[in-house]
Amino acid sequence: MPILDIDALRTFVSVVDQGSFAAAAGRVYRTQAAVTQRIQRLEANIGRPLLRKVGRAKRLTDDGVTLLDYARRILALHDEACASLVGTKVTGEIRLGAPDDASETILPGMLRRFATMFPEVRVVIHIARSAFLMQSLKQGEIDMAISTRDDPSHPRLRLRTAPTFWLSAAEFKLVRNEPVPLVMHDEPSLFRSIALDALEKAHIPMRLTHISGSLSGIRAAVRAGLGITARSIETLEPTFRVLGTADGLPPLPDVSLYLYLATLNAHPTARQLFDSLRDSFGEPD
DNA sequence: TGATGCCTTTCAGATGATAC
DNA sequence: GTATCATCTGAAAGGCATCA
Repeated sequence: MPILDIDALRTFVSVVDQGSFAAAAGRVYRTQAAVTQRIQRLEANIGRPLLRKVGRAKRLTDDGVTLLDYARRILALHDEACASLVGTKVTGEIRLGAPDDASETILPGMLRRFATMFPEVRVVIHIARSAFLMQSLKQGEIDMAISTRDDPSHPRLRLRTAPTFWLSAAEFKLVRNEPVPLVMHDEPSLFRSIALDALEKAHIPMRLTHISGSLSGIRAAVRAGLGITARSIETLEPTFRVLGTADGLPPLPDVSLYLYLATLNAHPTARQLFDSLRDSFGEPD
């Protein structure tokens, strides 16, 4: 049975997260050649390919997808163990902002991680849209924010990058040659911009049938079969389905989720927490 | 279509850890 | 102290995408 090396797993996860060996090399403080060799050794150790070439890019094989899930959990547990042994005691209260989508997906895992690493820190959670969270962050109203906004002016670390999908109710059918009915957030909204931009570039007519200020409102309208929306895969429900090019819709770009630290009035506890997370996630970008 | 740049892979040599 | 092994770096070569 192969024994998985922590450094090799971290390199593997970095390659997947960064999308290239060169970028991953910077994350793991090794040269590009060393990253190639680590991945090759990992694949040789397991006896199966984890990545396959698609042009210049890399794609995960089925085994790669399986290992990635385990690798993330192994690394998280490893980092928690290290933090616990190092024993840096962090106390206090931090105000953490998160968008609707993240509150149901990435946030629970992050809160669990916070609680394990820093059991004495009290977290006050603010749920709001990414754009509004960034405003609150700028004004020092919250200490940290999970956001899809790309704002390099604040210290940040990338939590993950995920594809964006067209989603509709299972029974919903797009009518060819008629404007695509859209269910979207009101402005400002990254997913709205992405969707409208993609449709415009593809010269596909559309109409905004329902606009909501909340994710639950969008879900309700999509569930009712009133239109389609563009969101990350976490928004997918059992009663939804994913639409794509076969339905005449253009592909959508990936969206990154960042954790930001306020530059104004950030509580020292938040800074400690952010630094600890940065150490376990890698350098901010 | 060729030039260019970026990225990955391969190779040779260096270095450090371990076993004897 | 020496041999062996694992892993690293840096250089070179080749593949692929982009652009004029």
